[in-house]
Amino acid sequence: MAIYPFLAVEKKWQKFWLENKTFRTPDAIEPGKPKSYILDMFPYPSGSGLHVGHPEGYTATDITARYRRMKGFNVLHPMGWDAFGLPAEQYALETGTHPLITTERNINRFRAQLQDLGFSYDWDREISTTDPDYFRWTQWIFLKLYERGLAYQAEVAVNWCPALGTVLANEEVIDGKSERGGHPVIRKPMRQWMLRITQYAERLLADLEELDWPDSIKEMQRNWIGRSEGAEVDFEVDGMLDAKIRVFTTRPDTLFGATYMVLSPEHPLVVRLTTADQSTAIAHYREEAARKSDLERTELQKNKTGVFTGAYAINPVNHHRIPIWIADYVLSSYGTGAIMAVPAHDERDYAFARQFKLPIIEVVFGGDISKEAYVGDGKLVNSASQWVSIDGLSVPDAKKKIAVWLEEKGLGVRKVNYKLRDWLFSRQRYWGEPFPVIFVDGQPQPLKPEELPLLLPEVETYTLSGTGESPLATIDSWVNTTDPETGKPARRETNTMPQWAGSCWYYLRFVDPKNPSALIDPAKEKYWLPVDLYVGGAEHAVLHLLYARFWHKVLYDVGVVTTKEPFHKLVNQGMILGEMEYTRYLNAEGQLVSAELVDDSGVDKRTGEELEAENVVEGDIKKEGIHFVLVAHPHIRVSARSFKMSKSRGNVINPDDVVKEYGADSLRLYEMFMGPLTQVKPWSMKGVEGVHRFLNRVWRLMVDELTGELLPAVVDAEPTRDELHELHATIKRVSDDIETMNFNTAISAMMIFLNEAQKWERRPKSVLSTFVLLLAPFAPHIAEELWQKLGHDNTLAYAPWPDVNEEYLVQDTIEIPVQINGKLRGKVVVPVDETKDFILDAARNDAAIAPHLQGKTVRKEIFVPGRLVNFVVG
RNA sequence: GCCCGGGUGGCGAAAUGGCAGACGCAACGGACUUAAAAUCCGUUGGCCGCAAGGCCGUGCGGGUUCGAGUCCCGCCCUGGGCACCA
Repeated sequence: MAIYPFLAVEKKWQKFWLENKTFRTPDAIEPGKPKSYILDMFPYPSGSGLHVGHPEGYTATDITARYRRMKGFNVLHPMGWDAFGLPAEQYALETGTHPLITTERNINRFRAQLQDLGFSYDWDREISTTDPDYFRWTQWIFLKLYERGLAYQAEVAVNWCPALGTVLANEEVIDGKSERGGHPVIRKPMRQWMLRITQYAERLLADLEELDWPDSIKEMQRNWIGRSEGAEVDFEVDGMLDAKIRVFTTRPDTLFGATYMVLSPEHPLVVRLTTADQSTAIAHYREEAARKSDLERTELQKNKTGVFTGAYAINPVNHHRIPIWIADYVLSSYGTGAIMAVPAHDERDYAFARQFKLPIIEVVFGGDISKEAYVGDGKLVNSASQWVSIDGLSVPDAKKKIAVWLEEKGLGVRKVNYKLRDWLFSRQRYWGEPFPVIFVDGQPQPLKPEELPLLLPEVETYTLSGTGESPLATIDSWVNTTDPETGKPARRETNTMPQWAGSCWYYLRFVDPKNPSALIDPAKEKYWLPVDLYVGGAEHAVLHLLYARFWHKVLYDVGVVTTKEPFHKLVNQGMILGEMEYTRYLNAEGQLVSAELVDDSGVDKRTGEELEAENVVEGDIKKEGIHFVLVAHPHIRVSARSFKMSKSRGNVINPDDVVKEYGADSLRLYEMFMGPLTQVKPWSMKGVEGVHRFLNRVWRLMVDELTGELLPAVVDAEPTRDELHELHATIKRVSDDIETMNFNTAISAMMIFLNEAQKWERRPKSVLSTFVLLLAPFAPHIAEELWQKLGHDNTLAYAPWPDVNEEYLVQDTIEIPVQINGKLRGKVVVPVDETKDFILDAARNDAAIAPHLQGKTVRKEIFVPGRLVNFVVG
C-alpha cells in the first residue's frame, strides 16, 4: 500500500501541540467568550493499557472540543485518572509492589497512549484521585457530609465478599455475586460508614427532568430511586394493647382484602408476638434467614417460605382477626418491614396464600382470583363495614377515600417510599482515601480541615488481616494516635473510601486543579459549570452518575457550587465488539452439528456433549434465509456473531497496534465511521483499511507522493461555481452532523467531497484549505500537515470554522421523481423555481410517464414542491 | 415477569411521512505491471428479460395515508437494565 508518512506526521504534530501548549485553557476567565466544558469519563488506569473502547468516546469529545474551539468557544477539555481501586492492591498482594508504583507506571502508559492519539486535552490540568492534593478535598467533602449528618456509622448486614476481602455496595452485587470477578457474596453484620443519599431521593428524581440525557438512563435512575406513593397503616395486635404493627402499602383500597400479615424475619416485634408453641419454629426460621446469602435468597424466589407466629392482628377497617406470619419475602430494609397481605390482588401474597392455604378474598372486581391475583382496576366489592365503605368505587377513588378516612381516624398516614437505600461507603482496603476521622473513647471525631490530607501510611506487606478488617488495621503506628484537643489516646478509622468517592467530584477539580486553598474557585465554578457534554459508557448509568449527582447537590447546599446538576448533556457510547466470527461445530465423531442445536456455551442441546468450535472463513458460507450455512453442507447452519472483546476469547484489539499500522488519524476516523456513536458495533480491520485509504486519497489530492510537495494542480485560483457548490454542501453537512454528533455521516460527506474533488484537474487552494479545516477535528494530524503545506503558518486549531454560504447551495435545475399511484415511474428535470403547473405538465408529457396515463383518468395530482409529483389514476 | 433500545444488501450502515440501500467494506470484471501488491475505472438487493422494461423487497400480521423503513394496533426475535421494593 502506498502510504502517506503518517508516523512522522503524527509524531511531529503531537510534539508541536505539547511543546506549544496549543490546547492550554487559560486560567483567567474570559467572561465575554462563550464556554464549553467537554468531559470524558476518566479511566481507571489498568495494567493492560488502553482498550479500543476508550478512544471511541474520547474521539467523539475531541471532535466536539476541536470544533467548538474553531467556532470561537473557550473550551475546557481535561483528562485525569480514577486511580484508586482494587487491581493495584491485588497486584501488590501478589508481587509486593507498592500500589503507588503500579499506579504511576500505568498512568504514564495511559497518558502516552492518549497522546499518541492526538487528543486535545489540556495536560496542565491532569489530576489523579490518588494525589494527596486531590484526595485532600475528597476528605474535605466527607467532613461536610459528616457535618450535615449525611455520613453516619451503622452496624449493618453488609454484602461481604470473602474472595475480594471487602464489602460491596448493593449496586456492586449482581445476582448474589460480585460485579467484579463474579465471586460469591454473603451477608455479614459489620460497622460501616453510610451516606444518607436517601435524604436526596426526591431531588435526585425531580431534577432528572431538566437534564439532556438519554431517556433510558433517566428511566434507569428513576427505577433505581423507585418512588412509590401509598399509606402507612397501623394494625393492632389482638390481646396486646401496647403493640401496633405499622405497614406500608400502595394499595390501601384493598384493605378489606387483607387476610393475613407478614413481618420480615428481622422485625423487632417478632419475639414479643410469638406464642410459646410457635417459638421454636420461629427461632429456627429466623436463624436460617440470617444465614442465607443474597444468592440463596434470589434462588428461592419461587418457593415462598414462612412461619406463623401464633399471634393475630386486627384489621382496622372491619376489625377482623387475621394471622401474623414471618417470611423472608418481606424485606426488613424497605417500608416498615411489615406488610398487610392481600392475596387476591398481589402476586406475591397470592403465591404465599396458596402455599399456606390462607384465605383469598376478592375486593376489586375484574379478574379470576381462582387462577391468579388480579392487579388491575375495577369496581370495589366486599369492602364495607359499619365503620367505612368503599364498595362500588374505582381503585383510584377508593384509594383517596380510604386514605382520608384513615387519616381522620388516626389509623394511618399517606406516605412516599423509595427503593433507594443509603450508600454503603466503607471498604476494607488499603488503596483508597483514608477517612478523616479518629475515635476517642470509641466515639467518632472528625479531623479539622487544616489537618487534611490524611495520608496513607507506608506499609511493609499487603497481606489481608483475614478478619475482614482493612490492612490498615495491622499498622499500629498509624492506627494509634492522640486526640489533638485533649491528648487522649485515639484510634484512626481503618476502612477506606470506595472507588466512587474520587470520581464523584473530579469534574469540579478540573476547573481549578491546583487551587491550594479551596476545592474550586467560586468565580471559575460560575463560569465553567455545568459540564456541557459528558461522554462515557452506559455501565455507569446508575452507580457513578447517581453518586456524583448526590455529592453535587450536597455541595450545592454547602455553597460550593451554584448549579443543581453537574452534567447537562450526557451521551453513552456503545460498546465495540470483536470481529464477526463464523463458527461451525463438530462432535466427538467429527460430525458437523448445525448451529441451532448448539447453546451459547458450545454444548449440544440434545446430548449435552461439549462440541468442538471451529472458525470458518467467509468464503465457505452463504446466507440461506436469515441464517448462514456452509456452502459445502447447506443443511448445516453456522453461528455468526461478534463477541465482547475479552482476553480469554483472544479477540481484543490493541489500539497501539492499529496506530502503528494505520496511524492515529485512521483509528480515530474508523471508530467514528463504524456507525452511530451510541450503538453497539463490531470491529472490522477491513473497515480501518477503508478509512485509511480515504486519508491516503486526501493526501494525494494535494501532495505528490514521491516528493512530498504540493501537486502542480493545486493552484491559487478562483474556484468555479460547481466547486463551491460541492464545498459548501460539505460544510453544511459536516457542521450539522458534528452538532448532532452524527460523526459517521459527517465522514461520509467528506468522502463524497473527495470523490468529486479527485476529478478536478485544477484544484483551488482556497477550496482545499477549507476542506482541510472540516477534516481537522476528525483527523487532526494529517489536517495540520496539509494546512501547513497549503501555506498557512500557524496551527489550524483556532482557525475559524468555515461558514456555509447558502447562495452556493442553490441549483439551477432540479430532478423531480414522478409517481403513478405511489409507484416511481420516472423523473423530470426542471428549472428550480418553476411553477406547479409547469412541472405537472412536464411530468404528464414525460416519455416514461405518458404511457402510464394513457386512457386513464387522473383522479388526483399530488405536488410536493421541490420533492415529488404523484398522479393518482383509476 | 416488568422497563428501555434494536431488527434495512454478503457485512458496517444511510434515508424532515415523499426516488430504499448514500458512504465504506467484501466480491466480481477491466486498466497499469514480466507478475503480484498498491493505485485507477466499472458492476454489484432478489427474480424475470437479449433489451426496453417489469415484478418483489426494510423481522411477521393488520391499519392510517395519494404515498409507510419512518405513524398506529397486535406478535416474533435480539441486546441491555431491573426483578420478592408491598
